[in-house]
Amino acid sequence: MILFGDRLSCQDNATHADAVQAVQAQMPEPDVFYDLSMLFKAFSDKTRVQVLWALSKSQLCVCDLAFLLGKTESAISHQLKLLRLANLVKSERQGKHVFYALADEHVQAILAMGFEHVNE
Amino acid sequence: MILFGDRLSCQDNATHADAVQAVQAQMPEPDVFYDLSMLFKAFSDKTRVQVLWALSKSQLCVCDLAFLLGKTESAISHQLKLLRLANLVKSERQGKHVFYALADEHVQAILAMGFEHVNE
DNA sequence: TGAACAATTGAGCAGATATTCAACTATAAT
DNA sequence: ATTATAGTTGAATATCTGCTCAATTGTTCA
Repeated sequence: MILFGDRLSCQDNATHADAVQAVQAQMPEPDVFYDLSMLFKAFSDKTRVQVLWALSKSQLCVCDLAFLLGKTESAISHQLKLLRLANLVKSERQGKHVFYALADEHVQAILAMGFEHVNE
Repeated sequence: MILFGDRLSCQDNATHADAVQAVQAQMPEPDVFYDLSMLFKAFSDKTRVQVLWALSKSQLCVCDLAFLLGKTESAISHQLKLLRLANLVKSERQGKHVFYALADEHVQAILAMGFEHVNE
C-alpha cells in the first residue's frame, strides 16, 4: 500500500513518517467524523446546551424552557426540533403541553465531561 | 424569592411548577453555558474533529495533518489557530515544522464519549 | 362553536463561519 | 544571499445558523 507516493508536502519528514502512517491506518471512515461533528454541533450553541442541561435535571415543556432561558417559545421550539432530529431529546404530548426529556444517558455524560473541562 | 411573578406563559402549569423551580435553583451562571457551548463548538466541525482525533493518536505537524485530511495547509492552520485559542491543542516548533499535540487528556475523553454515542 | 393557551412551522434577515487565495514570516540548506 | 519548504495571516466569499415574525395546528375549556 503506497501511502506517500502522491504526497505534495512535508517532503523531508522521514523522521515522523511512521507516525503519520500509523495514524492513517487507524483512521475511521469520513462519515464517522461527520456524525461526530454533527453530534457536537448540537451542543455548540448556548441556548441548546442550556436546554439539554435543564432537561438533564427534569423533563420540561416548551414554555417552561422558554421561561427558564428567557427566550421565545418559537426560538426554543426551533432548537428542540434540531435536538430531536439529532436524537438527543424525545417528546411526549400531555394535553396542551409537549414535554421533552433527554433521549438517553449519553447526553448527560457528554455534558458532564464538558462541565469538567470548563471548570478547569 | 418570587419566581413566577412576571411569567408570561405556561399560566396553568401548577402541576409541574415545582420542577421548574428546582431546575432554576440549580442553574449555573450564563457564562458557564457560554463557555460550554464554545468548548463543544471546537468539536463541531468535521475538519477540526478529525484534527483532534489525529492528534489523539500522535503529535503531528501542519503538513502531516493537511496530507492526512486532504486539506490545504492554510485551512488546517486556520483551524489549528481556533483550537489553540480554545486551549485544546498546544504547539512547538522543531526546525521547519510546528508540531501540534492535544493540550490535555480531557480532549481525548470528550472525543471518546462522542464516539461511543455515534456508534449507537 | 368559539376563545384561549401551547406548540410548530416557514420565510426572511443579520451575524457567524470554513475555505480559498495571495502575501508574508521563519527556518534550513546549498 | 538565494532558494525551497513549512507555516501563518488577512481579506474576500459562499454558505450556514439562530432568531424574529406571522401564520397555522392541536388541545382544552367555557
